[in-house]
This record gives sequence, structure tokens and C-alpha cells, in this order.
Amino acid sequence: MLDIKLIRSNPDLVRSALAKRGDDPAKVDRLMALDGEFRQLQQQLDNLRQERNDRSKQIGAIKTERAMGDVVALQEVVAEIAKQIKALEQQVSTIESERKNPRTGLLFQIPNIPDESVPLGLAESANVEIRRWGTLPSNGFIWLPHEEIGANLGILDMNRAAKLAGTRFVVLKGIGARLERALGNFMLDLHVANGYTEVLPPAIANEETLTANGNLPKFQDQLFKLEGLPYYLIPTAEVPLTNLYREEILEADKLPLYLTAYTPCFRSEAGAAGKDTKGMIRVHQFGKVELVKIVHPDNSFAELEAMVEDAERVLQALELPYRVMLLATGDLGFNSAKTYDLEVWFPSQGKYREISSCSNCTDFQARRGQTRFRENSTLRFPHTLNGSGVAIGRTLAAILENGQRADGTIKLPAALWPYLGGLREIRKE
RNA sequence: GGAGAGGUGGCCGAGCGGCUUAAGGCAACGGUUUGCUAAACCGUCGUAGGGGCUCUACCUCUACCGGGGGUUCAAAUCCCCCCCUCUCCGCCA
Repeated sequence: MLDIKLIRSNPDLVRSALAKRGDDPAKVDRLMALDGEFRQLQQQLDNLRQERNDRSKQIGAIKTERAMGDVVALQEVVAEIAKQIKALEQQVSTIESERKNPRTGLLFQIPNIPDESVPLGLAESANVEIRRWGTLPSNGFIWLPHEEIGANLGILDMNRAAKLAGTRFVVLKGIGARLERALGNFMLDLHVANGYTEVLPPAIANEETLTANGNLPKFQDQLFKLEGLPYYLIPTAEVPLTNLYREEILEADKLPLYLTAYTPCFRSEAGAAGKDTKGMIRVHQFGKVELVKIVHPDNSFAELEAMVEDAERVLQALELPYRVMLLATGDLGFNSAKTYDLEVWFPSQGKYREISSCSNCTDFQARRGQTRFRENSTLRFPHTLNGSGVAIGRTLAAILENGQRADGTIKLPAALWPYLGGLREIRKE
């Protein structure tokens, strides 16, 4: 959520931010009209309430001091004012919900303002490659897709997963299941060693939490909701982690906060029909280690660079070739002012695929969740950052694909050996 | 799930229809005192949204005592619904 005062004082800035994203700049004008109306009615309402309060006090004074005065007449006057107040309150609350209600309000439909350093462009081709790491595996080899490798080795079973739950689920078995667990432990250990605090949050979140994070109301169709209950399965640990200090005032010396969590993530993948239908690239449930930072506003962009490096460390240790992309304005998420994606190499597809997305949401989420910190006795919103560190399902798939050898065995990166009881390769059991 | 007790500012805690502008304390901040620290004393000290203006100041209004609704001229205070915490009981990985 943007600051309404910023929109009032600098509507052009917000209009151009919307245009850069391919969003509708007229939203600003609709909001400003509504805001003007709101303020005018609020003023009227406040005046009426003042009058009511004054006269009610008068009545109280007359009664307690047994002073002279026509109490009955006054009561009638105030009763009339009270009626007007009620009517006006109705109007104000209608407008307020169009303006600022978390579920329906216009203010909540305006995305974050892209940072100056974000490349302009609506097409995916406008994204800028920042750097590459690792050498791509050679050609002259038929690189199998991970789902075939997994099936051959007997460690990945899509068919039985479909029986148990449906399409877009996986069952991992034997070393496959163990590998998932090893990856989670490895990533958490790495991030904890780098200063992050490990958190184990609920995998279910309520409406307030998802609204503060920006998933509701706009992206409700991407979530799994528990039937008849105001609960949702989390789509990422970003949701609970950025909400950990919601509606709290932190002391400035508590910042920065570095948090990491390994949770299951649940996504309905509505609208993704036909995309990545095979394998574990796009599934309804996957494990992910998430990184979240809550930082002082002055440092957030430097903190973003550091966070990207923290995610890169995972891929480097796992010896997976990747590239870092800076997303253009049109590709930015709703909350984000600047986002880097990490894309890992999938030899069977001959392309890089997203495995991590690291964003600086500036004060956008903090304002929405009323997370604040106190600095020299004034209250400020911290900046929140989130990044995958990294998605485990896709990592597992990438390890299977990139580690393929001619004899059908899979090479495991040395960083994982200690997590797999010394196992150095996967072979058919 | 059942019974009971409770939820008040950063924290503790009083208030239970009008004298609350939420007492008092702690913490914090500023000052006096002091060789320094501490103590003592004085002062400041919630959040949000408006309006005014000589516009980082200052003045002023409104709202907020877990959330929502209601009663009343007037609600932290009375009534209803919901949420959360604690204690006991039941069930349970």
C-alpha cells in the first residue's frame, strides 16, 4: 500500500509508475476524487460530533450541578444531531471502503512504485541479464527431463501422486525423499550461518495475514482456502515471515531482522493450464526455504543485493549453473519496487528457469501491515525484502538434470554429501 | 469441546454511565544538581485521520480502552455477537 499523502502531493509520480507497469494510471484520479469526497464528509462528520459532545457535556453539567437549564430541549437537539451523525457515518464508511478498505479499496489496488534502477519495459524481453555463473553441461548428450530420470531411478512417482491427490503433485521415494530433506537442511544451515534466524511458522494463515502481505484480495484465486473457514494454505513462507511483526512497533536497534524458514508452499496455479504439465517444475505443493529481511529504509537496496548473493550461494554450493535477471517494470510483482530473479539451467529444456525471486518491497508491505520502528521518537515504516533461498522442488529437479552421467547415475554435489550420509551419487536401487 | 477468570497507552495498573483531557507507577527523553555514575527534583511523554496557520514548529477538532454491532442526550464503563489469553475438566499426535 502506498502512502495516500504521497498520492495527494505527487499524483504524477504515481501515474507514471502505473504506466511503467502497464497498469491504468486513471486509478490515481479515481482515488483522488474519492479521497476529496471522503475528506469533505469526514470534516462535516467531525464537526457534528464536536457539537454533540459539547452539548452532551452541557447536559451532564446541568444534571450533576443541579444547575438551571432546559435539559429536555437540549436532549432533543442532540438526538437530532445524533441522527445526522448516523446518516453521515453511513456515507463516510461507504466511501472509506471504496477508498481504503483492504478488500475493496482503490488504494489497495495501486502497486508499489518501481525503483529508478529498474529497466523500463512491459515485455519479458526487457528484463536485463546481470550475470551468469557456472558452465553449462556439454552438448552431444541426450539430456533427459528430470521426471524421466526420477521415474527411471524409482525416486519420483507422478502417477501415484495423481492417485493420492491429483495432477501437479509429486511423490518422492527413497533417495528422492531424502534428497528433499537434505536440501532443506542444507539451505537452512547455510542461511543460519550467514546470520538469518530460523523460524518455523504455521503453514496456514488467516485473512488478515494474507491481506497485509498483498495476496488478498487480488490474488485469491492463486490460494487454497480451507472450506468454510477463514484460513488459507500459505503460498510461501514470505507470508508468515513478513507478518511476524505486524502491528508492532520495533525498537530501531532491533533492525535489521534476517529470517529464514523452510515450509511447504501451496499454490492453486490457476491460469497455468497447459504450462509445465510434466514433472515438478509447477506443482500445487512444494518445499521452499524463504529469506525475509526487515531493514532500515536507508539500506534496503544494498540489503537486496546481499540477499541475492545469499540465494546465489545456495546454487553455487550445489554447482548448478544459473543467471541473475533484473526484472523490468512490466514484470515486477505487485508489492515489489525492484526484483532479481535467479534462473537455473535445465539442460533437458535448454533454458534457464526461475528458481528464486528476490524483491525489495520498500515500505509497501510494512505500511499495509502496520509494522513500524521507532527512531529518535518518531515512527517509521521499515523496508521488507523477500527472496527464495531457494525453491526445493525445482532445485531437486535441477540436480537430477545437471548431474546426469552416461551410465544413468546422477552425480550429487559435494555440499550435500554430509546431509546424505556420505552418498555421492544416485543409482537405480 | 465444557466451566470459570480476564483483555485498558512501550510495560504494569486504576477506572465500571457525565468531575477522564484514561489516575498512579515503571521505562524513555530533556533539564537542574554532580568530579563521573547513581539518586533526588522539575518538565516532556500514545496512535491515527482531518482542519487552521506566520507550515520540520504551533493551534485546533475527531476517532481509538481486544474486534464488530446495539442502548443512551452522553459508553472504557450497560447489552449482544465474535476473537484471543490464562486456570480447571474432557479428548488427542
